[in-house]
Amino acid sequence: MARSDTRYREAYNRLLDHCAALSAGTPLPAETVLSEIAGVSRTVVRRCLARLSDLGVIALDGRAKYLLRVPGPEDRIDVTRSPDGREDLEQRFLDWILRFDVPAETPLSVAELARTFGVTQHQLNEFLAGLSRFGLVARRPRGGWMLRGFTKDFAIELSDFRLVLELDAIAKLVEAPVDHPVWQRLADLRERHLILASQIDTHFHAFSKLDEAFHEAINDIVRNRFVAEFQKVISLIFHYHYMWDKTEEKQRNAAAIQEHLAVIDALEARDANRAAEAARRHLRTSRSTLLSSLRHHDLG
Amino acid sequence: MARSDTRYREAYNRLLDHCAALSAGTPLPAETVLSEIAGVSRTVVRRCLARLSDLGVIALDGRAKYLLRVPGPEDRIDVTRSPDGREDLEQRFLDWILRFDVPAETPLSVAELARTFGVTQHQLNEFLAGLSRFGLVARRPRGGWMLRGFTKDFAIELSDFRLVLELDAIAKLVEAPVDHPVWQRLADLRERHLILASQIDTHFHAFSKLDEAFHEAINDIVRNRFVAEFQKVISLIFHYHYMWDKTEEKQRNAAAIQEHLAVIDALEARDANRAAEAARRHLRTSRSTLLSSLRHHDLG
DNA sequence: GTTCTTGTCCTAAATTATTAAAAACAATTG
DNA sequence: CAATTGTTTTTAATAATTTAGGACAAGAAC
Repeated sequence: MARSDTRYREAYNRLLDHCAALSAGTPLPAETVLSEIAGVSRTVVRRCLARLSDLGVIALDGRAKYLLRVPGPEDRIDVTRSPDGREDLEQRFLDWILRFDVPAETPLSVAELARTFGVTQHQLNEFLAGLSRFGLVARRPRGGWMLRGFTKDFAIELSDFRLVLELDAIAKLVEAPVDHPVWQRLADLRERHLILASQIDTHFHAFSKLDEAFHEAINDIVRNRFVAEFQKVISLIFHYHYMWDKTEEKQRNAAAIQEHLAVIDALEARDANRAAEAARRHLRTSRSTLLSSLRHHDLG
Repeated sequence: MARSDTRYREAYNRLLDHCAALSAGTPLPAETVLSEIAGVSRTVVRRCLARLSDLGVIALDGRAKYLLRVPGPEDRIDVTRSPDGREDLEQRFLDWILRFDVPAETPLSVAELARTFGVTQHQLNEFLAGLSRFGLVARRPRGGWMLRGFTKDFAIELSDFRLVLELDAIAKLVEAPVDHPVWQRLADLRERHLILASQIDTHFHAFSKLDEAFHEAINDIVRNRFVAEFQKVISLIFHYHYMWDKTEEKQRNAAAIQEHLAVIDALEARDANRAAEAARRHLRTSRSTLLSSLRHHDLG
C-alpha cells in the first residue's frame, strides 16, 4: 500500500509487445537494452523478466534468455492508469473558485479539494504551495490553507500589475521588425474585431474570446518566463469576470472593440505614445469592469 | 509515529501553570473554558485532564473537577519543540545554490536536501513546488526535481523583468507627495552614498548592502503583492552575484555609486525622464555584471 | 424548558512507514 | 577486460497512522 506499480505494469506490456514481434526460440537482449526499450530502470525490467519466466513465456538460463512462446493478448496485465489529475489542475481550480464564487478568506480543505479534483492530497498541497507565490492562497497559522481570494485589493493590485506588464509589451511591440509574425496576427485580429463590431447586436458574447486573443497576441512578444507565468493567471481571471458581469454587456463590449482597434491602429502606425495611451485607456476600462463585477458579488 | 504531540504537551504545561496559581480543593472550570485558557481545542484539553486525573493532580467527579494538590515543576512534561525549519528555508536554499554554485540542470534530491536543511521531505517538496512558479526548478519527467538554475537566459529574463518593475516604481516615485517618507529615505541614502564614495578605496565591499537598500527603497513605493514577491527573489540573486564577481570590484562599485546618485538627483528634481534614463543606465550595468559573473563560472 | 457541559463521533492535516523505482556498486561470465 | 547480471542503497510516491479540531447529541443544572 505505497505507490502504484503502474510503471511496472506498463513496462511489462511493452515488453510483451516487443516479444510478440519475435518468434519462439529467439534470444532476448541484455537487461540494459530491454530497460531502454521499455523506458524504465533495470529494476523494473528484472521484475518483468521474473514474471515472464514464471509464466513460461521466456526461459532464463544463466545469462541467456530465450523466448519460449510468442505471447498473445491474454498474457497482458491490467493497468488501471490513475488519471493524472495534475494535468490541468490549475485551470480546474481557478475555474472552481470563480464559477462557484468562493469568497475570500475561505478555509480550504485539502482533503475535500483532493476528492473533488481527483488528485492525492499530496499533489494538491504542492499545487497550493505554488499558488501561494501569487498570493492567491496562504497557509493558516495552525495548518491548512486559506483562500485569500478576489478581494478588492487583490483586483486592484492584479490590474496594476497587468498594466505594467502590458505597457512594456506595447513598447516592445512598436520596436518589432516589419517581418515579425505579430503584425500579421494584429492584422487578422483587426479583421475579426471589425466583423464582430458589425454583428455586435447578436454576437456580443463572442467578445470575451476575442479579448483573450488580443491580449495574448500583444504579450506574446515578451519572451520572459516570469511574465508568461503571470499571464496565465491574469488572463484566466479577467476572462471569467468578463463573462460574468452581465450589466450592459453589449455596450461594454462594443466600446472595448473600439478600444482594441485604437491600440491596433497606433501600433501599426508605430506610434509608441499613442499606443501606450490607448492601451492605458482600455486597461482602465477593463479594471473597472473587474471591480464592478466584484461589487455586484458583494451585494448579492 | 505520526505527527508530534507538541501541541498537547505545551497545553498540558500551560494548564499546570494555571492550576499552580490555585489552591487544593478549588473546582476547575468547564472544558470549553480550559480550552480557551490553553488556546487549544477541547480534544487536547480532555487528553490533558485525563493525564492530570491519572497522576492524581485533579479528581474528576461527574461533571465536577477538583484540584487535589497544587502541581509543582516536577509534574511538567518535556516538550522538545522541533525547530521550525520552514522559517527561512527560501533564504537558505538560494544561499545554498549560489554559494556552492550549483550548476543548471542539476537533479535535486528531496531526501538529501531535506536532511541538509533540517526539514521534512514534505516541507521541502512544497517549497520546491512554490519555486517552480518562478521557473527556478522544475519537475523531472519521472519524478523528482531539477534545478533549472542560473543560466544565461534566466539571468537575461530576470534582468528584463527587474527593469520593467523598477522603471514602473521610478515613475510612481516621481509622483509621490512631498511629505512621503520615501524622500527622507532617499536623502539618507544620498548621504550614505557620498560617505562611501569618499572612502571607496578601503570600504568598497560595503556597497553590496547599500545597493540592496537603494533598490528596496525605490521598489517599496509600489504596494503590490505580486511585485513584492518577486522583489524578494530578485534582490537576493543580484545581491549575491554582486558580492562574488571580484573583477574590478572597486571600479564597478565606484561607478555604481555615481549611477545611484544620478537616479536620486533626478528623482528629487521630479524629472521623470531623467530618472528613468538614469535607472535604465544603472540596471544595464547591473545586468552586465550579473552576466559576466555567470561567464566566469562557465569558464572556471 | 432552556442553557451549559460533556460524551461521542467524524473529518482533516501532519508525519511516519511502506513500497516501487532508480541508481550505484560489486561480482561474474564469456 | 568488457559486457552483463546480482546485490545493495537511496530516492520518491503514497497509504496508514496519529493528533487535532469541530459537530452534534445527550444529559445535567438551573
